[in-house]
Amino acid sequence: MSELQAVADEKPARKQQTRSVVTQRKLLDAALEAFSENGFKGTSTRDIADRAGVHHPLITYHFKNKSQLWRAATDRIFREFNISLVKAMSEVPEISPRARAETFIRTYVRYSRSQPELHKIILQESSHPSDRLDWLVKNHLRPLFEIVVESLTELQELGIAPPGSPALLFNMIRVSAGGLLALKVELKGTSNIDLDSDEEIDKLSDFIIRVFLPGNQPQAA
Amino acid sequence: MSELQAVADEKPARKQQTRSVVTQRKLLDAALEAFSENGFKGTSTRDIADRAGVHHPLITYHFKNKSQLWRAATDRIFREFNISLVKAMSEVPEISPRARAETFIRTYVRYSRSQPELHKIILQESSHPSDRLDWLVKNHLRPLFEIVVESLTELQELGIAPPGSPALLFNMIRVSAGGLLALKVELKGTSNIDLDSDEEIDKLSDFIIRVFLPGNQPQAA
DNA sequence: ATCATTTTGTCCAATCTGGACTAATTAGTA
DNA sequence: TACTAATTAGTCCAGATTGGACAAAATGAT
Repeated sequence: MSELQAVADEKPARKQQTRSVVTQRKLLDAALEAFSENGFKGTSTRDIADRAGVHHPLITYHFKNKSQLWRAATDRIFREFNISLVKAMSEVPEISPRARAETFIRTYVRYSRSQPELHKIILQESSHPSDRLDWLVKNHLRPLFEIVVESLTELQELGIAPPGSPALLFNMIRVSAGGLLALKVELKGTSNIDLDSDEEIDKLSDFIIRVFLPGNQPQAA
Repeated sequence: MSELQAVADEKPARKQQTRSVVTQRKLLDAALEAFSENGFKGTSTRDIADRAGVHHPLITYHFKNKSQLWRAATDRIFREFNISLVKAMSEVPEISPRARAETFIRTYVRYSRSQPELHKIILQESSHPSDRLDWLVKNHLRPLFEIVVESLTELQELGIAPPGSPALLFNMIRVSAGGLLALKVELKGTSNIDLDSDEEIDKLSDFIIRVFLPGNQPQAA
C-alpha cells in the first residue's frame, strides 16, 4: 500500500510523476524552514504542510512520517552543500594550498548565506543528545570534518594556518562562518551588521581568511 | 489575586517565604534547561514543572505564564553573566589592555562552559524574528556589544587586535567562545573534542587569544 | 494563634498530535 | 484514446497536550 519512492525504489511499474517531485521539493523546503526555526520537537507536520501549501496527509504519502521527512530534508541540504564545495574546489589548482583554503572559506560563507537553514539545524540538534544528532554526525559532520582537518594540518605545516589543535581551528572557522550567518537576524539588531549585503559577506570572508590564515599573506592588510 | 513577587513587589504585607524562593529557583533552572534544548515553542510548561519536580500550576502562581517565566529565566542568567564579567574585570589593572582582553576572553569561555544554556538560548531565539529576540537584543545583547566594541577598537588602535570591522571581530570571538560551547555535544562526536575537560577549555581560550589578539604577544606560541 | 503565602489537586476547553482511510483526480503508457 | 497507476483531496480519528483557572488544603511568618 502506497510505497514511498523516497525511501525504497524497487521496480516502479510506472514513472514518478513530475508533480510528485514538485510537492516533495516544496515539502522539503518547508521542512527545512520550519525545523530550522522551531526545532524538531517544536515543529508540527501540519505547520510544514501549511508552509508548503500542501495538504498534510501528503507528508505521510511521500515521506512516511515526520522523522523520515526530517532526515530527507537534512540529507538533501547537506548533499547540496557538499556538491557546491566539491565543485568550487575542483576549479582551484591543486598546487596552491592557500588559494584552495581561501576558496573553501568563501564558498562556505556564501553557501551559509544562501542556505542558513543548514547551520540552524545543526545548532538546533546540537542542543542535546538525540538519534538525529548521532545520524547527522555520522553521515555528514564527521566526514567533512575529517577531510578538512587533513588539509588544515597541511596548512599549519606550511605556516599558513596558526599552530594548535586543527580540530579546534576547524570548528572556530566553522562557527565564525556558518554560526554568524545563523545569527543573521540577531546581528542586525545587536551589531547593525547586515549579512544580506554582498559587501558585508565579503568583509566577513576576508576577515576570516585574515585571522585564520595569517601566514604568507598575498598582500598586507 | 495572588500577585507575583517576581514581577511587581510593592508593599509585601508579609515576607516571602523561603520555600517560595526555592521553587522559583528550581523553576528558573528547569526553564533554562528546557528552553535551551527545545526552544520556546518546543517547550511546554508541564515539561518545565516536571524537570523542576514541582506541580505545574506553580508556574502560573510564581510567574504568571510561560512568557514571563522565559523572561525571568533569561534575565537571571544574563545578569549573572554580567556580574561574573564585571567581577573578573575589576581584578585586572586598568593599565594593561591586553591583560584585560585576555581576562575577558577566559571569563567568557569559562562562564559559557558552566552555563551553556546562555548561548543555546541566544541561538534558539535568533533562528527567527520574535518579540523575545527583540527583548534580548535591547536589554542584554546590545548593551554588552557596545561596551566590548569600544574596548575592541582601542585594542585595534594599539595593534593588539587585527584591523577591520570591530563589530565583526566581536561576533567572531563571541561565537568562537560561546558558540563552540553550545555545540559541546556535537563537537564530542564530530571532532572528539571534550569541552568538559579543563585542559581543552584552556586550549580553546589560548587559541582564541592567539588568533584574535595576535599583536604584541607576551611570549611566542 | 492568626492569616497571608504557598502548595496541592482537579478541572477545563481548545488545540494539536501523527496517522488512517476512501474517493476523486491527474498524468504516464501503450 | 483508453487504461490504470500515481498522486492528491477530503475527512475522520482517538489520544495527547496545550496554557491556564480555580477552590481547598497545607504551611510558615508574625
